[in-house]
Amino acid sequence: MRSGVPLDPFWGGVWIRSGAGWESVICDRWARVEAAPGGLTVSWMEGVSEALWLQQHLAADEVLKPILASFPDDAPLRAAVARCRGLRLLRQEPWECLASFICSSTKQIVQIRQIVALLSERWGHPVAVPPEAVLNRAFPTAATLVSAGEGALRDCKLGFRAPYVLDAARRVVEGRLDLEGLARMETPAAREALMEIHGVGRKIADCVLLFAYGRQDAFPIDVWVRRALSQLYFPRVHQVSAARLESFSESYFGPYSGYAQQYLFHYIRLEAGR
DNA sequence: GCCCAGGTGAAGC
DNA sequence: GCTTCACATGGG
Repeated sequence: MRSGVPLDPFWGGVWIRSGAGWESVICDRWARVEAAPGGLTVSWMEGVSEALWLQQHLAADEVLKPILASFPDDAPLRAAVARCRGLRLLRQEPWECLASFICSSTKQIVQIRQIVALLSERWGHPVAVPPEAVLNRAFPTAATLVSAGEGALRDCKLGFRAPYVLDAARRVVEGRLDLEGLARMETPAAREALMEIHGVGRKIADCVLLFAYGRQDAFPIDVWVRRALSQLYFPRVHQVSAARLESFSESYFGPYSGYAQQYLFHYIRLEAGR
């Protein structure tokens, strides 16, 4: 998020280029962010002096130094930290995060963004924006998506994921899934609750736990992280089993393993040349 | 055309 | 239990 990572620094929600910076709609509010010497310059609509919601989303108060210092001192993480200087985990809205990651299965990241953008354009509620803004709608609420229906979701290119998002939305609307309550639950119990949703397995549940709730004991293993762990930590093993990667990830990376996951994820993608 | 993508659930041994 | 496969859709 600092100047060391000039390309595509924002991974939660929809961010688009705006001059030298980026714009997005965060927590139902329009925002613009631009890298500046020693930090970020942010602009928003409200006439107040502080944008706590935005600071919180960007995890601006999180101090990286002790987090990075807690990583195991090994070559892969040293390289990843050097390559992704300033990278930090966003604190995303639970519902948007959950719905977005349900849309993520066997989709490329650009396509996931496209789906989220489509859902917002068609079904999101309008927010106050300045004249130059391009984005002007929030991510749709669960209730809106329930009333929109499966066909509408398929029209937004969700494909077979449409009923999955609908199931999640219904659970939220009917109170069978308490997204605020998850924050007060132990990680394993919260994970179980998320995995009751049709279309949410271990990986998506862990993404929500890490990216929306900041659970450092959630370590989502997707194709990229599997690639990273296999290549960097088990280079001589032909095919590392999922069970082995899971137990390794649980024991090796320390108290900020979620952060380590993020650094490895972005590092291996950068190395892959994209 | 073919393979793969920030996976998951169901069906098959 | 573990392995295989379908699922929509688009990019390389």
